[in-house]
Amino acid sequence: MSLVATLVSDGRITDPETAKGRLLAAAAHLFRERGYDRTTVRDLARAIGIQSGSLFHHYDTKEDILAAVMTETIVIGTIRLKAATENIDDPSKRILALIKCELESILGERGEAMAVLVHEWRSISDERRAPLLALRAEYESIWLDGLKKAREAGLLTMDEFILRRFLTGSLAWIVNWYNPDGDISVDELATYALALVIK
Amino acid sequence: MSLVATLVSDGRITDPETAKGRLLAAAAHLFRERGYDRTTVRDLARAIGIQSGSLFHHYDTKEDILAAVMTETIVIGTIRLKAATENIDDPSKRILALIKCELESILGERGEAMAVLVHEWRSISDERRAPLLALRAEYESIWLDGLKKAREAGLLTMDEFILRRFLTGSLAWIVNWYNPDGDISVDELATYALALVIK
Amino acid sequence: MSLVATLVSDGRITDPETAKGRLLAAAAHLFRERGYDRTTVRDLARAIGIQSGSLFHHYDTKEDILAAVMTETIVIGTIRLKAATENIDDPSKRILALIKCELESILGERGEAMAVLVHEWRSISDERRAPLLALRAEYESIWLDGLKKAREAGLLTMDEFILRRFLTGSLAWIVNWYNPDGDISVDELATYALALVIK
Amino acid sequence: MSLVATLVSDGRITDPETAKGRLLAAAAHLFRERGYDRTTVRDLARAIGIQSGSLFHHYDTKEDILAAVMTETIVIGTIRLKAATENIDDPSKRILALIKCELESILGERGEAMAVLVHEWRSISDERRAPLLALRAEYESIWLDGLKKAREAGLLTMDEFILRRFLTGSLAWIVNWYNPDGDISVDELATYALALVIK
DNA sequence: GATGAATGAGCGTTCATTCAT
DNA sequence: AATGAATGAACGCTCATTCAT
Repeated sequence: MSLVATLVSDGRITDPETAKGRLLAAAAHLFRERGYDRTTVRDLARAIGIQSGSLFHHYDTKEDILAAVMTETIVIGTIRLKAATENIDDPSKRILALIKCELESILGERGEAMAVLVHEWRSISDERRAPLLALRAEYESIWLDGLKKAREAGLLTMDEFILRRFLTGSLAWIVNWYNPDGDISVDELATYALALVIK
Repeated sequence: MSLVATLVSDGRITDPETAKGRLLAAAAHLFRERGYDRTTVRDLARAIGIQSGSLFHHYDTKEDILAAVMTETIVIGTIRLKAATENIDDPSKRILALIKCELESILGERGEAMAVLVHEWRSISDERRAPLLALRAEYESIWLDGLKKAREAGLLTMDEFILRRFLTGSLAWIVNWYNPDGDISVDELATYALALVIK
Repeated sequence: MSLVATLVSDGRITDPETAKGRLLAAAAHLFRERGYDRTTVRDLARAIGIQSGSLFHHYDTKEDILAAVMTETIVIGTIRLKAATENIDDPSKRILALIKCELESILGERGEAMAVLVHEWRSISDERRAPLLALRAEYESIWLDGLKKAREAGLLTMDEFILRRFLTGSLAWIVNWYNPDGDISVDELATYALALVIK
Repeated sequence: MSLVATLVSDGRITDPETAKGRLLAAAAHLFRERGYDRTTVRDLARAIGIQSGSLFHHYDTKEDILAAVMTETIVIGTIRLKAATENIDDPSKRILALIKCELESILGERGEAMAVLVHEWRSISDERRAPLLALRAEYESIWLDGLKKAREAGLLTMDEFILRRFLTGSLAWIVNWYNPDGDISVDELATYALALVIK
């Protein structure tokens, strides 16, 4: 059973084949493409072939949809990050695995949701921010752990918190310039990014 | 005469003491704080103490205000970048100067406008994008020139286009985590950033 | 089944008993009374007891409402003109029938819409003008045919295009002075108008 | 001294060479072209090369400008009508003179103002209507007198009030279809119009 | 007289949300 | 679940008018 299938059957994420799941995918796409504010509930409804009023049988508010997109994105990303690093002990290879995993999150099938997570933070109300931050902290702890081990192994000297933040920025910015059909492969991109981290 | 004062008297940027100039500062602040879409023309007007209708005496549309914020930000940034690097021949010192200059743009008095420039690109219509891109290209060429010289001097090996993009992301992301009142000074931050670039 | 009822069930005009139909009647009344420009969408909404925003559930723009009023007016007028003349062979009687029919359009239940058609032509954008002109040409061709037959029968000598235009003006102007409760009946009015045409 | 010059020196109309006079001419043009409501005071000001605020040194309100255009149009029209008919005793020739004079008003140099007079009646507030109606009545009395004499001479049978109204409509409508550069001369048009009146 | 910044009410339109069916 | 008519507050923007300079 695939990772997503497992998460679906655990009830941790929405089945992408249900109306609700298709809505989240469409929302990730539209929120990414034109922004949360410029995406109307009518756009969302049209994208999955229902009337705008019917959306509210699935989610109470438009913001709930954004929160769901964000939550599921972090949940999946975290699980993937764990899975991708749990059997890698070599610190350098582990950083590379973390980078590749984050690139996959950003550029892969669910990359749009990841971009939404980064860009639409401001559109989330204060009350809903806390649980998302908690999920994000869990995700970040995997990164920080990997960087710490690399520092302890002498692979890098910079404070890992600062380094992680530099890296977060570099990687998140990639969506603004990287062309998947261009000359640079994702693996090369990962190698370049690793070179930022490790001397 | 200060740099800004010179640009004002050249007519290249708006005098920050006029109503128009105060509007641009308020717009940078509000667009940064709550986003372009969530900032209403009534918010902008209230911020400088006029009625919403009076706004349109200064700018024809809300988008014109955004475009003006962006344009002036790049113009000032470019002038600053040129001034900060023109007498520095040592490649490493030059990169440091570029980094410090960009940090000043991001964290200094006009930092909000810089964040708007990065975040609200999507809110600019296609027609208005071209002139902004031209200005941006001029800014970037100063960076790329500095990085190229550093590469030729053997200070770095990575393709300078890719490196600049990584750096753009890292530096732009700083506004999301850096606390000017915290333990890290801007100069330290610059040193850390330089360590990303130079082996 | 009445003429209007037939057209409604054919989908050629809007059922006057639905919200949309009542809106068109109210629009004809208000556009006639105070002009298209001076009639606000809030006026239109109030006239049929809904909120202004709800108007846009039925029509996309205010101009669409004007175009619908005009279109339906010409459609009904044309059908009536055809029905009123199809069995009349005598040229003189035919002209009288045309006049009576146009007077009915101008002074009858849908007279307000007819006045709007005449007065608000300038308020229709260029793109929407063409289909209305096509409908109008169909209406006019019935008139010109009747006048041509009368000319061929020696009842009149003037070029029928010019005569029709004189008559159009005379009849359209009637709304500005005729008092239905006054001394002159509509039939007398028609007789007077016929005297303009036929020697 | 020309008719207009005389009226100017009498203070009955505004000198067309002053700013005020040029404003009235521009207003007639713009009100005719796009309608009173769609013409802004900024349009009017731009047309004579001043700022919109400066308009209000000449007229207190926009409606005052419309009223002035209308008033001067009737005043000039009435004087012209009197001048054109005073030495003509033959009833038929007199009707033709009246028609030609009205056509000159509609199609000539000041025709735009005449069209405004006809079309923008609705834009004049109730209070201002009375003096305009009085002026109009004076104009109409010249017409009715001419028609009455023609009826008494046996040239026509129709009630002259009704006939005049038919004719008003026919002549006013001409602006909507007549092409001054086309095949029909104004004199021919007058002859055709006369044929409507006189059997 | 003229300017031009400012007013403030009002405009057409949008849109998340509700709810009877 | 879904519809679609309706809501109502808010939006960007317009414009006749005012007034200090």
